[in-house]
Amino acid sequence: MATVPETKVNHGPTLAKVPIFSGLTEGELAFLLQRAIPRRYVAGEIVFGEGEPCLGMYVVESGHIRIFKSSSGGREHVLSVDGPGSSVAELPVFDGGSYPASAAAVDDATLLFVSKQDFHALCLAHPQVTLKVLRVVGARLRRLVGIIEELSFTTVRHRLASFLLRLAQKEGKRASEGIQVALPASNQELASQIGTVRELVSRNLSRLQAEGMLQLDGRHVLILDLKALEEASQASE
Amino acid sequence: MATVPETKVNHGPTLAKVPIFSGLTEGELAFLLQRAIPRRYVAGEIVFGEGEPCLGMYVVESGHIRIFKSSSGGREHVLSVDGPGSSVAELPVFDGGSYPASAAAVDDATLLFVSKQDFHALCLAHPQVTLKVLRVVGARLRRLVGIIEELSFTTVRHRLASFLLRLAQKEGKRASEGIQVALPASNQELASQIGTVRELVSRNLSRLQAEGMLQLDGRHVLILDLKALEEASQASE
DNA sequence: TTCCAGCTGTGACATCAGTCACATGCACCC
DNA sequence: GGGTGCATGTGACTGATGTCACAGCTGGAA
Repeated sequence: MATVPETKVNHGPTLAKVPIFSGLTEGELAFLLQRAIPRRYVAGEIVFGEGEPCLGMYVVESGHIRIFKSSSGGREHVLSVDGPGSSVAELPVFDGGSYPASAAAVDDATLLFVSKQDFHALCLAHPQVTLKVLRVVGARLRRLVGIIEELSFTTVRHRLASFLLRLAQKEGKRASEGIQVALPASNQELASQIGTVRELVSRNLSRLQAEGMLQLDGRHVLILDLKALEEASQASE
Repeated sequence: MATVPETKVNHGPTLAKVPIFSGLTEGELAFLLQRAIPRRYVAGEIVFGEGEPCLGMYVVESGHIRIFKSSSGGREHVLSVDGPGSSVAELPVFDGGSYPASAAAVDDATLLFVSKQDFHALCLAHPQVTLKVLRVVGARLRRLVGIIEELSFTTVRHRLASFLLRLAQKEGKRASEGIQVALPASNQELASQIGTVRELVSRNLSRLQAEGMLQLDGRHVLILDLKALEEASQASE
């Protein structure tokens, strides 16, 4: 219902900025644009579900998309959150299988849908596009391997500390102390991004605060002692 | 020292059987073969280490290769074990980064090394090869997502049961009971394949036997009650 | 305002995972 | 045969993880 196509907006600039399509000529972008279907999603809406046959890939135009696995018990583990300019599900398009995980809109979002057939045709016509896809996919694979590493070797405390550090890094390079970062909308969401449950997030945040590394303020965190946080994020042995 | 090139053997048949190179003409295979460097490894020898700059990809000709992550505390988590005909490290070749995990020979093994440059050239000249690489990589990504799912939602008991079921599946489709499967060389190795330590493998194997699902016999297991094992492999809720 | 829904913080608790220590068993080599 | 080295099996224990229950807070709707 909320996935009504809209035709009045110009989606060209979006496509040109997507890493895997950079380097295409005007004409090629136009070709792609003609076939890309814009779709709008409201916050929380499902884009596709794990196990569904893969019909095509998506490019994020605005908003953010959560890629996640869910357990039969209702828990979720977020694999990545992608913002404007990111491509989603480039990979399952190729191996013919179903989507390996589900995707949902975090906030209100607009995506461009490119069908499997069109994408294939584009890749065959432009080998460099395929190579770029491989580069993007490489980054994705690295992230997954990193998640596995964290899950099998570290504790919730470690993962929470690294998560905060990652936020701080994005936030800017103000060398010294006092970096302010914004947490995900809820502890539940944060928990599913680091592979645990909300109670442990709450407890560990409090503990880090008690240890003087940070200052909680609702959904914001002021990082007071970067060094200590870094230590806490490293596996003990 | 054990990585002495050998030139007397004909490696052509191997290359032709590798999924990502299937469909190439005789001439193209010959081109590739000329540039592929055979290398031999003894059991346990390291092929490449996590973090090293990626110089090229490998094709397994004989033996088996373990891809794994290791923690600072000495624990390891095996991401995959690849046998003859598999390609290894196809992905990091493309994104310019370092190897995301380490690789070592399980048994004595022969690999064909293809340099980054040669592989790139081949992909540019043959877009279908690139597409096949993407298919292979897709499978790899699915496996990684599966590992993450198991790690974050299930217990050691579940993972051990699924592991045994996977072995049983490979072993053959003899519908009824009494499937015999071979375990990895040591419980330590099995442990690092399902993300735990050897003691828990030992205990859980014993427990599954006590519950009548299987019969231990050194490094072999006779699966007595497939249904019960399947139940044990499913997340409880 | 009041009410309600959803989120947060926390204590109590059950279970799981991992470590340490040690005894046993097995193969291989001298 | 005896010793050495390596893998296994087990018990005891510690700490991490996750569940349940409940109380308090907040923001929005009626």
